[in-house]
Amino acid sequence: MYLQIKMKTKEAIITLMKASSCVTETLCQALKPFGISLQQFNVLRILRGQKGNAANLSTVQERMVNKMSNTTRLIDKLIDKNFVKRSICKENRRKIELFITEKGEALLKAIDPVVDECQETIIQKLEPNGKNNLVRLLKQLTK
Amino acid sequence: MYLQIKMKTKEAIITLMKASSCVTETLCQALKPFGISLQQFNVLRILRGQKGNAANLSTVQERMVNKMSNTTRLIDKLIDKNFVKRSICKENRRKIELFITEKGEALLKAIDPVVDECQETIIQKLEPNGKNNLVRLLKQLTK
DNA sequence: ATACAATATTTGTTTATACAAATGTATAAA
DNA sequence: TTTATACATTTGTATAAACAAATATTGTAT
Repeated sequence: MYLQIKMKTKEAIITLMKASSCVTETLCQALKPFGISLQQFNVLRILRGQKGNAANLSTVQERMVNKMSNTTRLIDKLIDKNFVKRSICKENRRKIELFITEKGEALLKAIDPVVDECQETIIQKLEPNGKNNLVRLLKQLTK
Repeated sequence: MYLQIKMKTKEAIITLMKASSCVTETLCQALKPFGISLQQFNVLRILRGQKGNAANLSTVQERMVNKMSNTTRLIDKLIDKNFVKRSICKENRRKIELFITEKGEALLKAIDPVVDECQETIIQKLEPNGKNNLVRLLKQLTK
């Protein structure tokens, strides 16, 4: 009785991991031709979301899906490729200001339809109204 | 209209990633005191599931949650710690046979209650019958 | 037998990640 | 004004991952 509840719990956890791993895998493959990692792509999208306003490193970190310990070096790579610009905040010289460049915007514009279609393909597999139910349930897990 | 459908799709994907990342993070923390990674833990559980029978490397790879390119070195680490034994298959010398050791079984016995509780805590946050619905929906994504 | 392809695992190398400690800057207290 | 504390980011280092190429073994066709 208790054992069965436990088993359902295990199944739920493992199914979640597998689904996420499967989606990540698919997205990474889709991004490969663009020479950018999923993490880098997400950071670029965060910067685009700023609509011209600067984002601090700490802000980016907070909004990342996978909080990682070394966002500096991840952004270094985006700067090397000229997708991101970095400058020191004048009001508080401890902070840095991050912007997406035009080249970065152009890259996202090229990637968007590919990723969008990829995501649609994945989510289409859900039963009718599955999307809303899934979102509701998943959100319960993270609070 | 179409835009809204797209947004829901994006939300579903991001929510899935976040939930999974959150669960992984929690599990990794729980495993830390035991000096073993989540991947290593999963491999150990696969080997325990063999109930004395050998598992080949390729079998282990197939069953892993995150298919990774280098299971050899992951298992090397488990062997270094004496949690796993490796030998060459006599029938087919290309294959290797993997077994969990007694020390490995003992480790899992110590870890099990910790991870179980951890998983229960996570899943308890779901609405009534959420567990079954979540599993059903997530499974739709991976096929 | 001999050569060739298929299978199973390992190794080399490059890149990414985690974690702790270090650096530089701002704020507050003595 | 010095000292201490908090904050924001960076760097050092050890470990892990991705990917391709290499090795070893088996099966199969000539």
